[in-house]
Amino acid sequence: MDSTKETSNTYKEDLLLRMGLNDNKAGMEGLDKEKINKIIMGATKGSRFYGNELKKEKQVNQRIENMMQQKARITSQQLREAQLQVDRFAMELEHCRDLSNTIVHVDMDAFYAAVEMRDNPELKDKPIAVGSMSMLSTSNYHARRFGVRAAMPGFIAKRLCPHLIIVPLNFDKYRVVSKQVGICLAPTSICSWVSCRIRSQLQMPRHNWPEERRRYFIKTGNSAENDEPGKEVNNLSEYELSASPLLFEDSPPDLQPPGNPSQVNCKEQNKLQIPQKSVVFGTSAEEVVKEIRFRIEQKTTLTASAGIAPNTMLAKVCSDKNKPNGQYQILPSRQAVMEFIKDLPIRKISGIGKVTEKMLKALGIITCAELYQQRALLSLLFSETSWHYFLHISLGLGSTHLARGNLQVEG
DNA sequence: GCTAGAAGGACCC
DNA sequence: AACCAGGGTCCTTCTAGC
Repeated sequence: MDSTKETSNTYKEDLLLRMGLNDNKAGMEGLDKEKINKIIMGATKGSRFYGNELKKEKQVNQRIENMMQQKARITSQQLREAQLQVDRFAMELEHCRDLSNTIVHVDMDAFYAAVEMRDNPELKDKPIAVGSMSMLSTSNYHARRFGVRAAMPGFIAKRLCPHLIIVPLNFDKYRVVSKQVGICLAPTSICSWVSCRIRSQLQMPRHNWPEERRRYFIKTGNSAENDEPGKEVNNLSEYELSASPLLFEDSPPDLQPPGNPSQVNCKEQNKLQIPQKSVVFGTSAEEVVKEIRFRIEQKTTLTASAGIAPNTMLAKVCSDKNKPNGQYQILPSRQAVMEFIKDLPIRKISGIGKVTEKMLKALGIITCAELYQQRALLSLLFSETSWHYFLHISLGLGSTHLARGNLQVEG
């Protein structure tokens, strides 16, 4: 085989991985990546940015080469010892596994773009992005179909989607909405964290309110003033009912759907319900989260997605699973966690970026199960902090508590 | 050699 | 026509001073 040719081919692939479309985002499945990458590379080639990326790519390749050399020097004796040590540690971690907390990760759908679409209905059915010609902060789902996404320069986005509308950033507006969302979270949780970018995690106590406190009267119209439970809101129309995901069914997580014994999976369709004037939410975690999302939508007319899991790491991954306007729960059992983790690509985990992804890929690791299989090797090749982190991930472990203190709104 | 602090990198949104 | 963020955390590596 022509080795020069092969090197240049892998090199090209490397660059595409670094500079090409990153479709690791909701709403970007099944795109014509090849076509999109061609346009991106055509627009970026020769720029200062391109030169810099080339340099960084070489550094990463060097790191990988060093790692592979180190790997080649490892003896089977060393590996056996490492295996014992790592497994001892894994057993300790397993012993301390805490499934008693319910962590919820709430994430607004295409937040900035959604706010702009809400405030300018003309944008509703058009591909839009928020930012400038030099940099985009986010895009709506129409635009994502063209490969337009956050952190992409606007001028490249325009090449991918010539009729893309770019709306300038309006932070003051997002701050206001972000505060409103915070208010929606507060009564159902013991603490939460809300940022301007709208991502928040909450830890839930058991939700044992009486039914009256869980009853909501459907609100209509744009004004979003009346969100107190139990207060009457008028003018219910079928239109508005269908525009809003209605969340009537009360299915506690222990009532599992057949065929999927360990997980409850729900992605609501905006189905037209029999007109009713009030909604009552149940007391299961799933229901509380539906309630939170309902409150957010009533208050802001924007949708949110959420993940429910026994720790923050998993909750975050879950929140992406049924995006937009959906939620997903991993039930608090070891089996459910391991089942979820098994085929999960490590890149989906917060903290594993493109460099770590590439280094681990060089060791044949793509999924969390593979990460677990290679645990002994990883302990010999990476720092203690890193391999501990990898081991936590591969066991589906994460932080089970959030920083104390009530609502923080960051701007 | 050791350590504290600075600098730099990876990653996140 | 030209145009590829900015602010944060956490970790690793470098370096100066002992």
